[in-house]
Amino acid sequence: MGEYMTGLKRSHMCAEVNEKMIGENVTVMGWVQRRRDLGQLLFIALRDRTGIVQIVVDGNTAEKALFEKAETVRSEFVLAVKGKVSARTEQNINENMKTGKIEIIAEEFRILSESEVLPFQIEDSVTVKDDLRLKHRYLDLRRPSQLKNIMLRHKVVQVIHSFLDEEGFLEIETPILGKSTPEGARDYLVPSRVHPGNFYGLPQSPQLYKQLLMVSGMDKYYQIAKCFRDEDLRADRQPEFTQVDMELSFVDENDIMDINERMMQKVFKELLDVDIKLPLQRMTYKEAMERYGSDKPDIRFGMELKNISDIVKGTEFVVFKNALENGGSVRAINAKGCGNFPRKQIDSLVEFVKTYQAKGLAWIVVNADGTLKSQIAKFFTTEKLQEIVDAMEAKAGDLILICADKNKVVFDALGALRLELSKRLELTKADDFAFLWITEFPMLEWDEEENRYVAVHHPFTAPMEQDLELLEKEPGAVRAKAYDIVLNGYELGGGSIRIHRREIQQKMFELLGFEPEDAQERFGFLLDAFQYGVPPHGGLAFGLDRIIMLMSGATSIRDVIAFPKVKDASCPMTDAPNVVEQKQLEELGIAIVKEKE
RNA sequence: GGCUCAGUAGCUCAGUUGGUUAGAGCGCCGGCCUGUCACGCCGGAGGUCGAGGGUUCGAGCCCCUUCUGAGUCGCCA
Repeated sequence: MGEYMTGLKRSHMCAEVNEKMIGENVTVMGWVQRRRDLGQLLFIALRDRTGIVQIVVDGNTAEKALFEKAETVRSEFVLAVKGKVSARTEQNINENMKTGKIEIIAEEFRILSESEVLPFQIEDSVTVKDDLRLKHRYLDLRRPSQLKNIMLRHKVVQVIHSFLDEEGFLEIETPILGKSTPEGARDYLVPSRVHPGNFYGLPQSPQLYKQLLMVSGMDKYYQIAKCFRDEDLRADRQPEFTQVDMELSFVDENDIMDINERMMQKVFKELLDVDIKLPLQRMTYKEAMERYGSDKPDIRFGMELKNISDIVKGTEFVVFKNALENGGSVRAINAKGCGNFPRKQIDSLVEFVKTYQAKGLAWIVVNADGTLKSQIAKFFTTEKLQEIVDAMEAKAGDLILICADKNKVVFDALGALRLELSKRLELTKADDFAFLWITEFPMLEWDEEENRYVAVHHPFTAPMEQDLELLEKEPGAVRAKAYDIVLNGYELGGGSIRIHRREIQQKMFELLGFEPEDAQERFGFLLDAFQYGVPPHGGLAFGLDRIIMLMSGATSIRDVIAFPKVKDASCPMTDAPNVVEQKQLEELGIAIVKEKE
């Protein structure tokens, strides 16, 4: 049971009340963070999204009814308090509070809403399990850290809007109910009632629409776009997520990278006061793989991969020999100063790389006296081992970790191992931001399962002109005009120059194994549009959630999304997805097939 | 689907080699307190040790099954 606020009007947010208002009357409204009851003197910390202000109710001077009402207050009650702003005496100033020099002496006091005892306390110092937090996400969002993330997100979006407006972009909305074009990630499907048996697909990105907008002559488009992918979740992946999506006409890769890095520079400067030096470092895909074993390298620390295939070529160790004979490689990283790792810890690294299909890990420890210790020592001469150590620039106390396999496995395993070591050794700081562009991605990748080439980026990405002739004879070697922006080991965004010529687009569909009718069926509207004058164009899409996650120091994008979903893509708060009524299904012409036990 | 970790009071956790009545901090309830600010002091309530089965004289602890959550691999054009 609560009182009405009739006759009261909020004059200030809680933390807006300051020393300049001393002597004035203010009205604040908010939640009870804490009540401190000293008998005949009550302190109430009142909170809203701006912060906390202290309310004082003095038993000696306040009306009896007011005091008695104030005594019944409990945590998270919602109050309206009218009172006089008063200076705190010197010894009562709280330096840790924005409003610590003042307090409000309550003169009118209403309980607008009472509260049950909460399932968890609204404090950042109390860690709460994810599922409980998300079941009561509306309470979780009251916690300062979560609130801070949501406010940061708002501000980042505002800066992006104003930046892109200044750069001449138009914000244009594209449909959520679109055409399902199964290629890449699974689509979420929405059944059509009017067309029983037909489905809309929710967009994985507004890709095709934004290209069509370029055909329309919109020139520069952007959208803060909700996107949907029906794939398994991760800490940095949600089934619905937000992209800052853009497309520009009459531009090349440099134009797009330029505009985006300036946008990031502005966002980081205005919101974190962090200076990002431009232009950002650029690295080809090939170099990133060779040096970091990853196309989204964290370059804040070293421990780079080195190819030691040539050194171990011709030696008898069968693991290395097999890898090299099968077209693979032998590569290593130098874990500086890890020579003192106990055997158990090294073993755990070996187990770690096995999750990436590596069969194992060879290691060499450089002892303090310069002698070497290795589980594969018996297969090598001392000179050979020393040659590896020299190549890795290893010093006393270092640990060399070697992986031999197909290139993909070696890169995956050592790339991940590098990150794992940085985590264990705490080599990076969350507030150190290392951006870079990865360029010259391969156009196509051979898919063993489907037995055909698939697009690394998407089928509309333009090949590099100097590689055009390779399209026929060596499709796997063709590089694309595609680029990713990477921050601290996360792919923040990616884009490309698109194919704007119909015949090359058709050629690409052919390479991807689409029959002409098939391509027409799926993407006919795009091919049709491409008959009528297409400007050269390209674009990029940022993962907004990931940007906010990294800016806020959060470890999961769940912490920067107001109502996120959990690992199995359900929502613990609303219990979505749910079973629907039979009548709804009948209208849609849908029958549910029960899974066989 | 695989692997790893976790599940003990409302919350966060401890719980020794399998041994008496399962503990702590915070929160909650009651009492006292006029300068607190993570107020303090006194008292109190609160437990299907995720669930089921087994071993044992005896299980929070050991074994099996299972559920839930997280991370990760696969997957994510």
